[in-house]
Amino acid sequence: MTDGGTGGGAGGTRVRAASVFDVAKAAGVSHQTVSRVLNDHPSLRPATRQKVLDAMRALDYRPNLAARALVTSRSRIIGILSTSSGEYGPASSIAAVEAAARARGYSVSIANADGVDQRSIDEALAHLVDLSAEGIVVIAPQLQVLSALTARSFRIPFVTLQTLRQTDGAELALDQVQGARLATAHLGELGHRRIGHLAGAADWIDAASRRAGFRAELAERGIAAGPEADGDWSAPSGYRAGRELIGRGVTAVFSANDQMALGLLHAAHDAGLAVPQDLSVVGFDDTPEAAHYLPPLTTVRQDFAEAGRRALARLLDEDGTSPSADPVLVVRASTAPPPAPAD
Amino acid sequence: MTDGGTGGGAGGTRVRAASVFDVAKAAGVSHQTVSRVLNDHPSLRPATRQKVLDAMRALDYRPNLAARALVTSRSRIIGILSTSSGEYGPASSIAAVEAAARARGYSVSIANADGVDQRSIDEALAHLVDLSAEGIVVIAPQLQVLSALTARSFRIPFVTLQTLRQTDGAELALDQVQGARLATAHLGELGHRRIGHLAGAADWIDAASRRAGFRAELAERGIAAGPEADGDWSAPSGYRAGRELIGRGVTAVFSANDQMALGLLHAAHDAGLAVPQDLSVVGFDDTPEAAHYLPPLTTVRQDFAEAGRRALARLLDEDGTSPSADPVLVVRASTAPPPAPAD
DNA sequence: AGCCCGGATGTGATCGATCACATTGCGGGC
DNA sequence: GCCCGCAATGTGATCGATCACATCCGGGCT
Repeated sequence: MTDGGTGGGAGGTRVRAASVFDVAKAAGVSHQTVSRVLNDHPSLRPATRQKVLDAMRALDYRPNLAARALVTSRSRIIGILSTSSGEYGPASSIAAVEAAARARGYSVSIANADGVDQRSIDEALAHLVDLSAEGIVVIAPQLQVLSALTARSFRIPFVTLQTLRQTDGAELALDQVQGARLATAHLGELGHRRIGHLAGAADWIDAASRRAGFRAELAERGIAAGPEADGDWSAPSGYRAGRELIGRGVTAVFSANDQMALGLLHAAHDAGLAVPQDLSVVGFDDTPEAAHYLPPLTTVRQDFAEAGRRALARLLDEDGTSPSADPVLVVRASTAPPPAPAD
Repeated sequence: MTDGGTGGGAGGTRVRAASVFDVAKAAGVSHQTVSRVLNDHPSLRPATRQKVLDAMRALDYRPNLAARALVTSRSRIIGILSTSSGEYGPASSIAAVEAAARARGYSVSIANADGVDQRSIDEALAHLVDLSAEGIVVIAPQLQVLSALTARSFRIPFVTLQTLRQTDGAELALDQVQGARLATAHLGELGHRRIGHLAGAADWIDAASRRAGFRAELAERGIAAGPEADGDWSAPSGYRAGRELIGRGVTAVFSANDQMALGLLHAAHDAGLAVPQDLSVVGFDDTPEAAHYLPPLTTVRQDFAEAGRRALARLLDEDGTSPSADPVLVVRASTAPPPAPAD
């Protein structure tokens, strides 16, 4: 086993780590004064504070967070509830939340619900509750997660990622809708009239938002509703659903994420269609790989890290900053006017 | 702000959650008996245990982990030290570690070192120490991380992912080397004699292992050492370094991961080279997308989730199981014999 | 019958921090 | 010269669990 040092019997008999009392004794003050130093109490003579700080350093003192949590009943733990976090988006959001949390003195504990079933979601949630997490960031939210959060007597404040505001049960993910409209509008403006949609996993809020944006934009432009096929965010599902859409004779497809768009590119290639000459493709997310697909993918950029940061800020009531960054369309080489003049 | 319920004044005056004492009173036993139920003490009359369990249910009792950690001085927290965890591999390993840890009653706290610099690594590590994590899983290990772990009087046991055994400072990542050899051997057997290597980020252990495997296999086959170019694991870096390798006239490239291989495919395309006719490419990892690259990528499969599980098992001293799964080469469409007969 | 043993349960101390409240000392206003 | 008030510090209680040890009780052995 890989192990870091034994720390055997070097030195005296001390095994336990130093406590406030040890520091107090070393500094010649009371434990309470040590506590005051820890908590930046205003009325402390600078000389006293310094003595205590020196003693802390000498003893290599580290406050025991469990003891602190016990008496303050504040765990300083932020929970992250996530599903299938192998994906690029969720993973980078998690990292951003962690960084932001740590900067504010919080720890981050994760709980992955391995399945979409209510049981595993409840278990993950229960785990965070047991930790007495002070807040929960829900990454990659599915509808079931939301119902679990709102149902039961659930006391812990939470935020869901990429979601602006909760209006009594109705989650509005405005920027997702906007992004989808942007992508669809781009295809419309290129002259496409038969535009398909490759949707994300059925019960995901983001999938619903992007689909809604797609439909709304088509409707506003007076373009007939296009065929839709359901994927599960993965490239293989994009390949499968992409074949279906291609079979239905679309000239362009808006894919709900980049991975599925990749599968779609593959399917198009296998079907003998050239992208973008025969088929235009727009993705969503702008993963780091999207610029290197063949052809490089036109997609909607989404800043997952920023979303994570904003989510945490909102959770900790540091609201009031910029409402949300507008999504941006990144035009690359996977989109072009349709092959035949639009009918 | 998205918020889950206020929990205002519904019911009595109770605000604090139920403790062992509350449960004890409700069940008509002592707090110690409640504690015994919690800890599965053998000498407990079934009837008594049941009474206590009923009381727990009635009061919706949840043990306070901070209190428990305080007295037992066991935090039941596993720390994860990671860098740039937006990548597919690290992210899926984290998820696997979390699942395995939770199944054993542990929580998982993450700490991302945002940079490669020693400071940010130390900070992340210090954070896990403050949490009094009982063990640390190092994901995506860089050399600096290892030195930080072995240096200082570091008492917390740790394991590094995809690393089999630590023999006094020398980390051996056998399966990584094996995988790289596998990939290189495949190219050699196809008849390639000018094989390049697209290496991962310089200070990563995995990058070193794969490079070592590449060189070792070439040497064993009596093939001249091929050109090597350094990337940073990302697709853009693969594009850049790939151009360089192409310029140096290789007929095949072994890329240290799939994302860089994608960049390489892109570079080859831009250079007018057909893959695999003019250039063969082998990746590493077998990300879910690799099967849908154009052409589908030949790569070395690596089970990140299994690696995460094994790492945790090792950390918790459940050693002795299967030493490690051998890496598997997945042959797809990005490799073929070299264009001209090998000289 | 008396004794001892161990199963079943209770009592008080403890972990390491903060909180609530008490105490000291010094300076200024009247 | 006295007293008030506030800055600076100390004392004891507390959070909610486990640990160490004490107690009670019934049954088998001699």
